[in-house]
Amino acid sequence: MSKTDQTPRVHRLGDLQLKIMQTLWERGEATVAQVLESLTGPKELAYTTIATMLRKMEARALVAHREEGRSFVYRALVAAQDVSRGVADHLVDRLFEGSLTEAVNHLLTTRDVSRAELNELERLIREKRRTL
Amino acid sequence: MSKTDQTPRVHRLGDLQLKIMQTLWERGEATVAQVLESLTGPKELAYTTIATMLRKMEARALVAHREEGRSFVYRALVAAQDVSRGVADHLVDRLFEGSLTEAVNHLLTTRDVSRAELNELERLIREKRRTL
DNA sequence: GGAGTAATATTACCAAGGTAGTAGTTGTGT
DNA sequence: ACACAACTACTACCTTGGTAATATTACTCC
Repeated sequence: MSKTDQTPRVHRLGDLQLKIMQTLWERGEATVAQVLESLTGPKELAYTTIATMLRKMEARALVAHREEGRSFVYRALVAAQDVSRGVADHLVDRLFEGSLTEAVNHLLTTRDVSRAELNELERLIREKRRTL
Repeated sequence: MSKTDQTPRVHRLGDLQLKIMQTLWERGEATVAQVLESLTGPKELAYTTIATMLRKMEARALVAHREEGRSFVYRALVAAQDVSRGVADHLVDRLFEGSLTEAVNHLLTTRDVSRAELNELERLIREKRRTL
C-alpha cells in the first residue's frame, strides 16, 4: 500500500453513492451533469450535491476524474463485481452467518417468486455444478 | 401513527446494532452485561458503548426494556424476519434492480459453493415450487 | 471589456452509527 | 456508616452519508 492505505471498504456504500457508481459503470465515464441527468427519481437532487458526493468519493478512492475543458469527467475505480460482491458477502455474513443456502432460502421464502424464476434458478444451479 | 411516526427503517441497521439484535433474538431478553458478554470478537467494547447503543435503539423503537432491580432487561421490538427481509430486499433492489435470479446468480458466481449446497438449493426450489 | 454562464471549491448542517468517559444513583457487605 | 460495585444518565466526539448554498474561477458572446 503506497499512499494512505487505499483499499476502500466497498461494502457500505450509501444509496446515492451506489446510484452514482452504477451510472459510471454503465457509461464508463460521466460528468457531474451527466450523472445528475441519469438520476431520475422522485426527488430532484441539486447539481452541487452530486459534485460534492463525487468529490467525497474521490477522496475515498472510489472514483477518479480527468479534466476535459472546465469539466471533470469521472470514472469508477472499483469494479461493479467487487462492489456487489463486497456488499452481498457482507450481508450474507452479517445476517446468515455466511450460509449461502440460508440466504437464498430467506429470499425464496420472503419474496414472491414466479415459476419462471424458479426454473431459471435451477438452470443456474445446474450450470454452476458443471463448472465445479 | 400516534407518536413521532414509529415504523423504524429496518434496513440500514449498523453492524453493531445487528449484533445486538441477534443477541436479543437468540435469548429473548438480555441485560447490557449479557449483550456485552455475547459479543465475542477481536475488539472488546466498553460496557457503556452497549448501554448507549441500546438506548439509541430504544429511541428508534427497535428495542424496549423493562426494569428488573436496578438493571434494564432489553427485548427486541422487531422480528428477525422483518429485519432480514428489509435488509435483503433493500440490497436486492439496490444492486440487482429487484431481480432475485440476478442476485442469486451473483452469489453463485462470486462465492465458493459446494456440491452439497447446490443440492440443498435445488431442494429448496422444488419445495418452493410445491407451495406455489 | 463586461455580462452572463457553467464549472469547480469552499463551507455548512444534519442525522446516524459507533465509541466511550464521567457523573450520579443505589444496593450490598462488613 | 461507609466504601465499593453495579447500573443508568448525560455528555462528548468522530466519521460518513447526504444535501445544498455560496463563493470563486474562467470561458464565451456580444
